[in-house]
Amino acid sequence: MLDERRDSCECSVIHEDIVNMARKNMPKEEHLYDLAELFKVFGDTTRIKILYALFTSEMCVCDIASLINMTQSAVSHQLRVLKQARLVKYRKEGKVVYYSLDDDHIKQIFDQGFMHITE
Amino acid sequence: MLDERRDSCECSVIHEDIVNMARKNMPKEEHLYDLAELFKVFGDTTRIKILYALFTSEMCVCDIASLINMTQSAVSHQLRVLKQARLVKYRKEGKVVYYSLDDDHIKQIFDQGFMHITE
DNA sequence: TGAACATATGAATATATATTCATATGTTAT
DNA sequence: ATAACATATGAATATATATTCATATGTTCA
Repeated sequence: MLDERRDSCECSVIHEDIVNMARKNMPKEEHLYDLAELFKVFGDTTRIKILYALFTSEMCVCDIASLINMTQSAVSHQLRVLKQARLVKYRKEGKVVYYSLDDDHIKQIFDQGFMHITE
Repeated sequence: MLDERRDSCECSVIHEDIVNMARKNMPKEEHLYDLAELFKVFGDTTRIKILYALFTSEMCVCDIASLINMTQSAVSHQLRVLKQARLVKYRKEGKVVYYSLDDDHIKQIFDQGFMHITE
């Protein structure tokens, strides 16, 4: 009997045809990584709250901080993460910085997520 | 001039009307927490790969481990996380355990995520 | 010019979690 | 009964990251 053991898997392939098909359907490693990074950004209550706030309207850092009851610093740090993920954009008006959503898919992703947790 | 400073926010509310409106639209704390927990589960490459594998077909632990080139133990640990999040279910057939998807929204969430990262 | 203010940011700390390793559990076949 | 095997799991380690604290940057207004 063939020994299909691999380096990092101490058990053998049982259904080779299915594994091969799944391998074909698997997106590129790079895309999978980017997708995980995106969801990682959504995987934090503070950032979720910030994004929900921005569903209502563009908002400055102070207002967001007051709304979700977090320090200005914590909010600013998280806005940076959201900015890097291209989920929010900003505009400056004097010393006030207004943040707003930079993606149309967020709401739909959240809605789908809600369908899972409330079903 | 009013001092609107709060415990955990060292700056004042600038646009009270918008903050109030955003507060009304904000989902329950509990839901926001659950939503973040759900996305946290998606925020890991190994789990993303497992879920993509299961888009093709139900699959046993060994096959998944071989496919994504991870140890049986690591896969089993992550399957537990996915199970706890009610994203996968399983059936036993002798000593082999077959895992499959337990949610219809996952694919749509992933597709929306792809639209963000590839746009 | 300088005080007040909105925001950003680096460093440190605390906490969560992914993987590994060793081993346990439970099933099949001889 | 026992060997072989598929899977599960507890503990330990390593790593990522959220928040805090102190402070820097840049703007407005008196």
